[in-house]
Amino acid sequence: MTETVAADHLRQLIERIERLEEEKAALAADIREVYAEAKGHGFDSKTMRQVIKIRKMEPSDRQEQDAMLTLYLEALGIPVNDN
Amino acid sequence: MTETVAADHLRQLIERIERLEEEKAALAADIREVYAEAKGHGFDSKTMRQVIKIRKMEPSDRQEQDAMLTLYLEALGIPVNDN
Amino acid sequence: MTETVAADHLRQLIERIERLEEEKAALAADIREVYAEAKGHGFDSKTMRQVIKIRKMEPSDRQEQDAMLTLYLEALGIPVNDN
Amino acid sequence: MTETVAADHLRQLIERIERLEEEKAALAADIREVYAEAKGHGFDSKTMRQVIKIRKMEPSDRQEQDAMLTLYLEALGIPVNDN
DNA sequence: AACGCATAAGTAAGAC
DNA sequence: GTCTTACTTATGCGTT
Repeated sequence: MTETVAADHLRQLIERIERLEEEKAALAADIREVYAEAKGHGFDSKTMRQVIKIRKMEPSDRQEQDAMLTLYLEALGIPVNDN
Repeated sequence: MTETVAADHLRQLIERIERLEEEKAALAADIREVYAEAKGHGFDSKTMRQVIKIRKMEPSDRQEQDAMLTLYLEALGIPVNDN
Repeated sequence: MTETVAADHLRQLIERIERLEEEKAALAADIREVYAEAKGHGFDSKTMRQVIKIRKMEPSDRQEQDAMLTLYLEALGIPVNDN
Repeated sequence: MTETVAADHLRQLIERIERLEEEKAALAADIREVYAEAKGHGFDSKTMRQVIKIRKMEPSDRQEQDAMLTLYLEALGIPVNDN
């Protein structure tokens, strides 16, 4: 029947998604583990996350962002760290 | 030097996380694709997500949840669907 | 100077947003408090949130959603609670 | 009856939350508006958000954060902008 | 064990 | 109109 075909298709799609979600959850767990290990060695997770975010950005984009932020901060008289 | 050792360790941790994040992002993309395919066949993504959430729950937990929701809705005079 | 004008404008916009954000944060705190009070009286927060979500929906939309979910669950052979 | 008392109490709590949520949503809309206005005057929303986040932090916390980030970036050989 | 935090999912708005 | 991006909510995790 048509209903059965549709039901079977739905089931297949759902099961594919569930499998992928499981793998994704496993990776998330792995990532948490690495952060835990890093913490155990004295590294700061939050800073590591910032680093990772920065490494993901194109250098030019990052530069632009930084420049505009500096501009805005100076306009407001907020001291900008000369890192 | 100590700094070098720490730096190397940090780099290794960061790179491990980045690899895992990449794989995770790839899976997320795969999942999106399956939903898109499902949509193309006339299935509703939102409902599919609900189904997946329900399948993930323990039946007893789901039952409890449903019962409490019904209780609250009835207390407020909101008609409850007798599905 | 032009820069000053722009800087002043920027400052005004930023400060307006900050004021609004503060009020918003205060309301969020109030909401958390009400949930805490409710919990203290034996009510379940999660269920309350579901109720609030349902009350926000148009009855017809809610009906449709429910109907489609039931359809999908039945297609997969998952028993549907006759609430 | 006890049920009635509980039901009335529940209703009151729910309605209080709904009122607070409404006000919160209104503020969120106001904030969006200010950003839209800012954008209309040539300001960049994303950068403004960063500025607001920085202004919310304690200067000492911000300093610490920046210092640690610089440390990590240098350890990885990533050039740090001398803002 | 509960609390707050932080990530992740879902939703809604805005840009192209 | 789609598509991404940002906000909001929710869940789960680590912490106390």
